[in-house]
Amino acid sequence: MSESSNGTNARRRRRSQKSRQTEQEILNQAKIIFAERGHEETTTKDIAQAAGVAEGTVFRYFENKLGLLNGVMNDIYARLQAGVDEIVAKEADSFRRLRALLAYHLRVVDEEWQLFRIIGQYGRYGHSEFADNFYQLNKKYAKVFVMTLEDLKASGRIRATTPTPLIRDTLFGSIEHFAIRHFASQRPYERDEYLNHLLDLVLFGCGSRM
Amino acid sequence: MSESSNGTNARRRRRSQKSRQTEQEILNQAKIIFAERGHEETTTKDIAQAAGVAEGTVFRYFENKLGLLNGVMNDIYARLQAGVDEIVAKEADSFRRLRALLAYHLRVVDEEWQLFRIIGQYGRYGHSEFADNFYQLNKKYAKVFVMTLEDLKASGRIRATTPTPLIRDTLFGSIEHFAIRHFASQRPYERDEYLNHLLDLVLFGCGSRM
Amino acid sequence: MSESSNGTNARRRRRSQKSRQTEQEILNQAKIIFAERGHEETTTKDIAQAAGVAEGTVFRYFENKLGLLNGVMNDIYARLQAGVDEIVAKEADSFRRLRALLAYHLRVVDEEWQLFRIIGQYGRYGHSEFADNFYQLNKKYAKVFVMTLEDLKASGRIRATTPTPLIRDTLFGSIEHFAIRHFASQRPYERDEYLNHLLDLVLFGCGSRM
Amino acid sequence: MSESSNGTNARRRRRSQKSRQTEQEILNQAKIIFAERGHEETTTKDIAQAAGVAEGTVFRYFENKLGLLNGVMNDIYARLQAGVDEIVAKEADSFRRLRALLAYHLRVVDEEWQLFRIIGQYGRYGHSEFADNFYQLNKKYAKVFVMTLEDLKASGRIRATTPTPLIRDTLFGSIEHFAIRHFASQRPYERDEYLNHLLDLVLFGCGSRM
DNA sequence: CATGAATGAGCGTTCATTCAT
DNA sequence: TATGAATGAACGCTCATTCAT
Repeated sequence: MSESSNGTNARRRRRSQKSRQTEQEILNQAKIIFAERGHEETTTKDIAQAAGVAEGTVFRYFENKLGLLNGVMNDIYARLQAGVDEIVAKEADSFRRLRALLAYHLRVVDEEWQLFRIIGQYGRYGHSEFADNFYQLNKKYAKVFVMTLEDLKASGRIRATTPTPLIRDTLFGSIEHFAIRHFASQRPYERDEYLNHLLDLVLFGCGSRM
Repeated sequence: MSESSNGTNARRRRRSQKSRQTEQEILNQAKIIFAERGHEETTTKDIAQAAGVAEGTVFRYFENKLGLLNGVMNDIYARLQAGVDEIVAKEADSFRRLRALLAYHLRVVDEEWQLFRIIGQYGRYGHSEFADNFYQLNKKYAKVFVMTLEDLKASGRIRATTPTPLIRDTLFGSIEHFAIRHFASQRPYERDEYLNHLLDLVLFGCGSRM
Repeated sequence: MSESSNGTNARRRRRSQKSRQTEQEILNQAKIIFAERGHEETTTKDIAQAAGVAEGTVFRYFENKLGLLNGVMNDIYARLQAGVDEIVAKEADSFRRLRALLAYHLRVVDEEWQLFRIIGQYGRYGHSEFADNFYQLNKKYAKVFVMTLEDLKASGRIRATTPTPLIRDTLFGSIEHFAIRHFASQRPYERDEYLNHLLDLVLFGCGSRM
Repeated sequence: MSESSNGTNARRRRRSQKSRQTEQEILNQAKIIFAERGHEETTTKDIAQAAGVAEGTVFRYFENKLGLLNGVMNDIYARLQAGVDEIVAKEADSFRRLRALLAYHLRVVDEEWQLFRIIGQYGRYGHSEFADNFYQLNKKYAKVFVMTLEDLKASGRIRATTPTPLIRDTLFGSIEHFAIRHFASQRPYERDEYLNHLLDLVLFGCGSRM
C-alpha cells in the first residue's frame, strides 16, 4: 500500500504523487469548508473550486459527498490515533497516561470541534458505510482509553466494581457537554484546571465523606 | 375558561377546537415521521398526507419545516418539564429527588431518543430561532437538576468545591453517551442498576480509597 | 342604481349602508397597499387584514383579486372624471380649459402615480374584463381633452392638419415620461413652469423660425 | 483572439462555442415566450423545454428568472445601440440624423413591442439589479438622441429655450402612446407619414400662426 | 352576510452526479 | 486523468379561492 520505492515506472509513480496531492488538496479544502458551514450547507462545487479542480474531479477521488466527509474523518482519526499511540508509548504510568490522553483529546476536540460535531451527527445515525467507519474508528480510538482504565483497575487504582464502559461514557460525555458549551461560542477555559476537576469528580466523586 | 353557555362563544370555541385538533394531528404525525426518518429525510408532503390534510394546511399552523420541529420540541419539553416539576413537588429529599429526576430523564430520553437526537442536532448549531428556543427550553429544564444539586451542596451532602456545571455536564453527558449506545440499537439495560452505578460514580468516584 | 330613498325596507337599507361601508373600506385599503407594494406583491389576506375583515369577505364584494384593482381603478377614474367635468363646466375658453385640464391631470397623476403605474400595467395588456374597462374609462376621460382640442381646431386656434390623436398622444405621453422621471423618485418640479414649457412646445414647437 | 491553431485551445474554444450556443438558444426562446405570454405567465420549465434543455441548464446560464429577462433586455439594447451608433456614424446632418434615429427607434419598438412593454414594466419599477441595468441601458441609448438634439440647439436649428429633456420625453412619450394604440392591436400605420407629423408637431407646434 | 380553515396546483430553484470530450 | 456542461428529480412554500358553519 505504501511502497513506491521500486522504480519500475517512474511516470506512473509521479502521476500517482500528483494524484495524491490533488486528493489531499480536495480533502483539506473539504475540511475547511465543512468546518465553516457544515456538511449540508457545503456544495461539492464549493469544494472543487476551493481546491482548484473541476467539479467532476472531486468524484474521481471520492465516491460521493459523504465519501468526502469520510475522508475528512479518516484524516482526523489518523491524527487522533497517532497522538494517543504516541502518548501510550511515552507514558508508562497509567494514571499519568490517562490524564495525558484526556488532555490530548480535549485539545484536539477543541481545535476541531466543528468537524467533530458534523462527524458525530452523521456517524451516530443510520447504518451507512460512513456510520460503520465512524464506529470502527471510534472504537479503536476509545480502546486506548479503555485499556488504560483497565490497567488502572488491574493495579487496583480504580475500583473493579465500576463498569469500565460507564467510566468511558462519563469521561467522553462530560467532555462533550463541556465542549458544546465552550467551543462553539469560544468561551475561554483553563484546560488544566478543567481536567483536574473532571478527574477529581470521576475518581473521588462529589459526595462529601463524613 | 373552558365552558361557556353563550352560543357565539360556543361556536367559536368549537371551531377553535377543531383547529387545535388539526394542529395537534399534524404535530403528532410530524413527531412520528421525524423520529422515523429524521428531519431532512422527511418532506412536508409526507407529514401532510399522514395527518390527512393538504400541504398548505401544514403551513397555516407552522411557519416552515423547522417550525414543525420547533413544535415537536415544544411538545417534548412540555412533557419533560411537567414531569420534573411534578417530581420536585413530590419529593422533598434532595437526594431522592435527584435520583427521581435522573430516572425520569433517562426514561423519557429512552422513549424519545430519535427525536432527542434530531432536536439536539439542530438546536446545538447555528443561531436560528430554533436554536434559541432549544437553548431556553434546555436551560429551564436543566435548572431543576442544577437547583437540586445546589440544595445538596447547601446541605453539605455534596462538596462545595466541585463546580455544579461540571456535575450537570457529567450527568447529562454520561447519560447521553449511554443513550447513543443503547437506545438507537435498542440494546436492553436495567435502568435502576444503571442509575445506581452512575450515581455511585458521580458521588463517590471510581478511585479506590486506601 | 343610486336611489335608496324609498323607505320600503329600512333594515335592508341599513344593511346595505353597512355593506357599502365595508366595501369602501376594503377598497381604500386595497388602494393604499397596492400603491405601496404593487398588485403582485400584495396578498388578498393583507388587504382583508388592513380592512379588518375576514379573508373570505373580500370575495363577497370583489370577484377576484383583479376585481379589487378594477374597483380601485373605477374610484380613481371617477375622481378624474369628476375633476375634468367640473373644469369643462367652469372654463368656457378652450385654451384656458386645455391648460386647466392638463394641470389637473398632472396633479392627480402625481398624487396617484403608483396606482397609475399599476393600472396601466394591467390595463394596457391582455384582453381581460379589466383591460376592457380600462380602455373605456380611459377613452371617456381622454375624450374631454380630445373635444377641447377639436374646439380649438374648429375655432382655428390650432392647425387642422395636425391629427388630434397625435396631439393627444403627445400630451399624455410627454407627461407620462415626465412622471416616470419625477414622481417615483419624488424629484421636485414646478408644475406651472413645466406646463408652460409643454404647451409652448406643443403649440409652437421647438424649431427656430427665421 | 478568435483563432488559434493550438489544439488544446481549439477544443476549449469549441466547447465554449457549444456553451454559447446553448445560452443563446435559451435566450432566444425566452425572448419568444416572454413576448408571447409575459414574464409572470412564463415558467422556467417552458423556456427550458422550448430550448431543448433541462430546467437546471437554464440556471447554469442565468441566475434566476429575472436574469433571463435581463439577458433578453441586454440583447435588445445591444441591437438598438448598434443601430443608433451606425446611424450616428453615417448621417452627418443633425436633422436628418434625428429623423433617422426616430425612424429606427419606431421600427424596432414596433417589431419588439411586447418585449419593450415587459421590460419597461419591470425596469421602471423597484430598485432591483434589473431596474438599475434598465436605467443604464436606457440612459446610454437616449443619450444619442439627446446629443443630436443638442447639436441642433448648438447650430441654432432648435430653440435654446426649450429644455432638452422635455423634447426627449415628448418624442419618446408620444411614440410610446402611439405604440400602445397601434402595435399591440397591430393596427396598420404609415411610418413615414407618422414621423412627418410627429416632427412637424415637435418642431413647429400645432398652434396656428396668424 | 361573515368567517377563517382548508385547499392544492404550481412555481422557482438546488445540486449531487454523470459522461462525452 | 481531468473537465465542466448537462441533467432532472425533488423540495419547500405561496396564496387566490372555496365553502361549511
